[in-house]
Amino acid sequence: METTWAPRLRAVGLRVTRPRLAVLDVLADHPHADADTIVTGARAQHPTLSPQTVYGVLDALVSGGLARRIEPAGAPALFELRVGDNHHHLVCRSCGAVADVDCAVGAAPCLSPATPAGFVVDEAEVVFWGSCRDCQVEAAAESVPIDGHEIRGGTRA
Amino acid sequence: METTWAPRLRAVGLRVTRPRLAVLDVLADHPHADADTIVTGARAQHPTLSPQTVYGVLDALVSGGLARRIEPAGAPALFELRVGDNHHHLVCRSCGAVADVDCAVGAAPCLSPATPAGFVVDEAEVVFWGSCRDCQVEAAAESVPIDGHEIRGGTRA
DNA sequence: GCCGTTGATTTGACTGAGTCAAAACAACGG
DNA sequence: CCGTTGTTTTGACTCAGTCAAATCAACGGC
Repeated sequence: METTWAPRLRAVGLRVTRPRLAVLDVLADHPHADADTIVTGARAQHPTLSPQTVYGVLDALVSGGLARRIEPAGAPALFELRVGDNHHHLVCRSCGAVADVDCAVGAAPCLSPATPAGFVVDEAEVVFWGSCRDCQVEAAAESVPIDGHEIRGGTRA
Repeated sequence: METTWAPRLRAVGLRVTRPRLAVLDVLADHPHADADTIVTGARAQHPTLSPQTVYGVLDALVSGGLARRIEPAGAPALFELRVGDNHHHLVCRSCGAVADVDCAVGAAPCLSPATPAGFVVDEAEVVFWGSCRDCQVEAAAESVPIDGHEIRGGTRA
């Protein structure tokens, strides 16, 4: 599995190094991993890996177009390998889970609104906020308290 | 102008306090202000105001539905008073300027894609990334260096 | 108009993600 | 195999935002 990445790194002018291969492997396993998850996961292959190195690797991958950085409001940045296919994201307000959505409308859903004053749009980013199945179940359970504890809405910060 | 806010605060069950009125006035003047801008601006009316108080005020306004928090990737959170009209944002990659866009598609642009596995969507957030007129001009100027200094792309972090 | 309750503000310390810079290191081309 | 040059490492640092306890003031009742 690891050897697959080498040519792709070289193709964008990046050297093939152990930290980079480790990070790519973690990303392949965790399609929406945050920096911390990546550090932890990559240490399985490279125990001395430091967080700063991972930031450097991720920067290199993003500039090389091998990875994409997504930053849902209120959460640390996530990274994914799916690039160049204009898909969007579904984020659960309760647990922070992220899922991919291929935009049903086409390549660029809303790229054509009347843009004010000469603004040139190069990307439309869409985030769908809601509740994943698991958290709906949990919220339903919490709203029927058993012993008089107060009811707490299912929405987290 | 200040007296306009009092009933709206009371309408959502919030007390009318000087910090809150000051913050609301700043938001009326700066439609997309970050916390720091708000602190600085509000001190014109209330010099002893602390950043933490502003965070508290903003939290209260957002929970009361009088303000909305937007968090463009890679920048501190911004706050705006336009709420409940499903508009979206245009962000300049170079200077961070934010402009409002009324979504041309309607109330909820892409709310109907095939959502995987029982995910319930309650909001679609759209951010258009690009370059504002001023930064296009600057970028054009920089790409024709006068005295041999290196050319730097117009994109900031 | 004054007082007490209760929510708001203040103060100060703290967290956590991410950045910066300099020195040691290793991948790749010759 | 060696040297160059891009990477990694180390460590200190910044900045936005959070938390908790104590003080303070808005509002409803008297």
